[in-house]
Amino acid sequence: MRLVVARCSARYSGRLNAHLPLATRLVLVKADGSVLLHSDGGSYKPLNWMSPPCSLAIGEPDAEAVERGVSQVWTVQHAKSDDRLVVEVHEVLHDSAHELGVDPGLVKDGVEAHLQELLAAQIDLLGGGHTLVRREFPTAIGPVDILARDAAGVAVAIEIKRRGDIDGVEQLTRYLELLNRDPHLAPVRGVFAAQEIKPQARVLATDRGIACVVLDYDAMRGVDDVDSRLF
Amino acid sequence: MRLVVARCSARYSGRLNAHLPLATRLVLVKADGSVLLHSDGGSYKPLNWMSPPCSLAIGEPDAEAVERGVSQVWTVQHAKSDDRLVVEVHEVLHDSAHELGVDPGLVKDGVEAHLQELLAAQIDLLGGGHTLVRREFPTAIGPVDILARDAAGVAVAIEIKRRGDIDGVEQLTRYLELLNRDPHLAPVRGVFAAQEIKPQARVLATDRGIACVVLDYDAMRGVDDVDSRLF
DNA sequence: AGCTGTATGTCGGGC
DNA sequence: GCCCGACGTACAGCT
Repeated sequence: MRLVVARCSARYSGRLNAHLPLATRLVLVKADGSVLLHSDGGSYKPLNWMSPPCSLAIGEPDAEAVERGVSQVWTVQHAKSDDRLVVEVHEVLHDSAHELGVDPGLVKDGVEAHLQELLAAQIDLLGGGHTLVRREFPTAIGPVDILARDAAGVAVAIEIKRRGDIDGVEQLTRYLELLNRDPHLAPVRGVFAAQEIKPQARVLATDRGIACVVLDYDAMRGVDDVDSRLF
Repeated sequence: MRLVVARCSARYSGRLNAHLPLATRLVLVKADGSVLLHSDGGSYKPLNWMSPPCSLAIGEPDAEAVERGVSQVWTVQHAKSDDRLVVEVHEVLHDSAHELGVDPGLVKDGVEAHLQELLAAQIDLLGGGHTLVRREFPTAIGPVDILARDAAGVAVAIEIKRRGDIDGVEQLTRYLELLNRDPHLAPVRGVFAAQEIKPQARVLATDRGIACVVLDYDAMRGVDDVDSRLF
């Protein structure tokens, strides 16, 4: 990783065209050739960047650029697309390189995928006698989180969210419409399951005959595996 | 802006809980107190971070942490929520500070608004004889991008996206439902126009009788203005 | 301030 | 590799 603090301007062309006026910024060059231009504020998103795979070439400015005070031209070219970032470096204020090695990466806890696993394993939380058909049950417009059957054998489509919002109800509604056209499945009931269900989402779901189930993540995890979880 | 390269581990708790094992990383502290942990690969997104407004406090490790080799504990606390990032610094390999000043920010060019202008000006791309009624045609739930009439005088509501996704089809569907209640307009046809239309969105649109049109931005721009474009 | 739609989104998982 | 949905989405524009 190379850290350069420099007065520079930049131009990006690719999915859009954009331009950064001259100012002092951090230019971060990662081991894979990717480049990030950071200002001293804002969010974690750089002002401009090039994602890997890409290659960095450092060259001399032409006469016109020299006239404008440019000392180096950094061209970062994406390997597959024609995305390109050109940085005109005027003055370098800091330049250091560091060996970081491979990063083990972030370990997350408590996401939707895990909720889905847990509910699939404890499908009778929906009521006694429920059986799992499959997770990620495919439809023409995308997979339903869980398809199950209740004690009476009626198909149940389940949409799982960490936070149950109106979007999730809309999503489930689309799935139900499609699934109910399949004579092997119809009629299909809908269940909207989330750790927390927003009042508006509950109203909409109820209005459409979709049941709401609030999931207790900690309780479900406790049932499923008493051990595990790194922390 | 302060740049620190250090062997460190970190823990984030807030909307989720996450943990970074010990490794060598860049710790970037911005002037507003925000902190970014970057590895030497990946994209522009940090492994972990804290967005402003937040405050950084550097403290001593407790006895147990010293035992594990921790030399400093950096606690970054979000000002409004209870989001918190705790970095345990084991060894500092580089530490430098830099004055960057205010950044003028990125200047963009060429987004959805421009597509809308172009299609309004070239409305016959939808078929000969189409005429523009108006852009941003108002409805109770928001403006339709374009309202037009075809050669036969039938009203056509057009939703424009750069990338045509299912959400866009839903949006247009809501508009069509409302517009079709207006006896002066009904029946209203729907057209979903985008530079790229996802297969699932196309399936849903077609199923609802909405036509799909793929827009060639470069060709449309070429027709509309041979000159212009700042760069 | 809350809501909505966009994003050079990025990221991870299934097929 | 494509396609799709989640994300600590972030962010800008508008009501």
